Amino acid sequence: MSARSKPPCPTPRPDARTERRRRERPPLPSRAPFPNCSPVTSTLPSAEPAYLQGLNEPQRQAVLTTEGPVLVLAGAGTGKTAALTARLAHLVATRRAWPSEILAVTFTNKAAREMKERIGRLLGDMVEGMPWLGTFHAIAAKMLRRHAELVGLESNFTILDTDDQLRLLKQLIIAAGIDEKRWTARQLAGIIDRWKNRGLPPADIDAGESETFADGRGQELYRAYQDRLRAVNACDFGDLLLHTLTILKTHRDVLALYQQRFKYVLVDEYQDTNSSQYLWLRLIAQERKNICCVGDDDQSIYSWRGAEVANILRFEKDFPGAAVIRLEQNYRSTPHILAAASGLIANNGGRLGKTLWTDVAEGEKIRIVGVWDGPEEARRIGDEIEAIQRRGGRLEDVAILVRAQFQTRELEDRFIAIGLPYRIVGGFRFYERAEIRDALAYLRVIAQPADDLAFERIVNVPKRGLGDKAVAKLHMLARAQGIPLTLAAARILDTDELTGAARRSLGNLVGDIARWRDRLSALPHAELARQMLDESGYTAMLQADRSAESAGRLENLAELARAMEEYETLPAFLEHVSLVMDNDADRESSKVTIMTIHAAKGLEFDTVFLAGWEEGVFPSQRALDEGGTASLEEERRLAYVAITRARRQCIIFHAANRRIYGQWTSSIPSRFVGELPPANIESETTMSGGESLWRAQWSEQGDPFGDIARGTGRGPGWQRAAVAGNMRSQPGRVVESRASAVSFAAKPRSDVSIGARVFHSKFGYGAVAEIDGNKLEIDFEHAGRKRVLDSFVTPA
DNA sequence: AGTCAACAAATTTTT
DNA sequence: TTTGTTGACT
Repeated sequence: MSARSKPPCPTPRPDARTERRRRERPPLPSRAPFPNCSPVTSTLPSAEPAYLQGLNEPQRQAVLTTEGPVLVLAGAGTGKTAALTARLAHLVATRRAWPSEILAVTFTNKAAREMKERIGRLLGDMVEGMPWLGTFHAIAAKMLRRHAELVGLESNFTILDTDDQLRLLKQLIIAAGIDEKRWTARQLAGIIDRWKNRGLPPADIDAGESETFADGRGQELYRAYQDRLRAVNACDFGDLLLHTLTILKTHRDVLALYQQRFKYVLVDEYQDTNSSQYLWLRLIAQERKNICCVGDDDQSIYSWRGAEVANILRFEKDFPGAAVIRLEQNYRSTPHILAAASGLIANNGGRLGKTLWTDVAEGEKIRIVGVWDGPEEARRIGDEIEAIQRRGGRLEDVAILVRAQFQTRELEDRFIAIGLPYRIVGGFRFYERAEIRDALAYLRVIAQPADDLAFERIVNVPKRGLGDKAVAKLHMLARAQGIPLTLAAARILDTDELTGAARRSLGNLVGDIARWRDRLSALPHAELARQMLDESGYTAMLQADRSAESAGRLENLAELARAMEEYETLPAFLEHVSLVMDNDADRESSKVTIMTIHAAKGLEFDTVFLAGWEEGVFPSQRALDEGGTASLEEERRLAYVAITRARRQCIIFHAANRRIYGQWTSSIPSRFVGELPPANIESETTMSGGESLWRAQWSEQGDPFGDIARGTGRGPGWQRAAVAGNMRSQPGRVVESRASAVSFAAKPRSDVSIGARVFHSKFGYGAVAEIDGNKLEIDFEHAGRKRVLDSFVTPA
């Protein structure tokens, strides 16, 4: 618990948690009696149950208002999770429901895990008996496995990820004779996903909707896709919800079953629910109406993923008589930070409205720093962080938040150069890496005979000389006989379709698969996985690969096998992988965190740097060009989320020039900067000459880069933004910068050349692969290829 | 069948 | 700028 916050700090410090995530354990056959906390209405009336201690009044209401619909509007940092957990504990402790009679849904595994941990602390081992606490998808999958046959699936269906999904869609597009460059699989995936988010099965797609893809063939392809999924006994993420919804709608008995079972329903992050989740919840809750939704309309940042803010806005209409409880006391940030965030978000319309307050001491104003260009921004942030370190601050309490991933590169370059430990959150997850997905495909092939997609993935990995031609033949046979590819592979060997090398290696593969399937029952599956990787030649393939990454890949595979050991069965492991994929990023060592604002939701840091607050970057160009007010407001909510991550200090940067996709572009400060209340901010600029000159940079005449930026293929949006730029305020006080900031190109040094062996204090020894001015590309013996500044290496 | 060069595209991404 | 994908070539 943070020592800084006022007494009851209900929000944990996620970044401080270093304990390793608990793996799932086999459920305890615990017939343990009731928890070790006393019910509210106990024989000792004065003894307040532990779970209520330290909660403020509205939080208590959120816990104690158990009957009927409840909407809890929980602003950023107001102790939402504490209240939610206490509510669960209360329901159980007062015997209103058994743990198994409560449905509690979250969006992320992280949230689910956190809730499990916290409730475990309150209730002891009873959590093992909370089978229905989980993400929407995990719970839907669980229900679906019980009733799979009602939608034409078997209960051991595979859950496809985006990769498989795209490959399948691409096949279908080509099969339909559609130009797959004009109409890409990615687009179609997006459209289908949106339909599924809205709860629409193929039959419900009307002509207008269908029009969105390939001149009206959207519906046809959607249907073909669903048929194909069913044929390979698979689901995508959207299906988990959509199928469950279909079952609940068409089978009254099943619906009644769940309506009976779930005496209480609890929903976290309600502002992020999409229509199909909403319909699903409404069906289940409509009988007893004991539904409690917790959310914050100001933190709705996933509408592009189908989330409907409208769901939270109309809660009171859907559930008449709903109690609305506002959590407004903030335990996280200083008044300046809160006021700035509130002032900003006030520019949005259609809000439910909240007034966050805090009783912590004043603190510092938000600083707005204007710099010349991206590299200078990175340099300044690096300097500031080093200053924090010198003051005794800890790196894990610092985060740099960006709008988009591409902004991380400059920061990374700089941090490497000055040797500042950092960690980038997001990007590739463990289970999305190619080698892991390959290994999983091998496992799927043996565990799920109908999984054609897995077979296709591994049939020629490692290279076996089984190319498109051979696979096409397999497909033909499989389609003709209506059998899975693995079976078709076995049968085709009885024919003369394949000859020579192809025939031989397919024969080997078929033999291997049969052998592996046999061993499945005899061997621990982790051991089997290791054998498969060896015998298939996959390990050998990586060993032969001398690129910088291959060693890491082999390690990843070893880690995968190790992870498997923690699961009872192979299917259990595969389920975990598809639904609970998360990366155990190393939180151990002290590092600053670089991540997108989206990824930062729900986290908090002492000091937060917000980089790239420029029109076109944040708000993003896309949001400006399309989507109108709605998407601009979403960007603003994003800005709100960003600011409210900060506990003590928030520093916002904007640069006058930035290189985007290799093009230098001049930019003006984000409109969001101008929307911050002047009283809560302090502006400074590193441009010599002060604000007037700074402002001159925004106009085309004064912009030395103007001619470069002009007509370089940036969309009209850039010019529009430049004209419409409404830096409407004279922000607070202007502090002249002491250091001149304009960057001059450093002279490249002459004592290193390509091929030279050099030493870097962080990455060790390596060979220079490329020289770009004063930047070097170096193949390090252990760290792989990195870009570093030449001044940080010494000839070895 | 596999490799290399030319070419386009390029937010955010809880599951 | 980088990344991934495609199409021609060996």
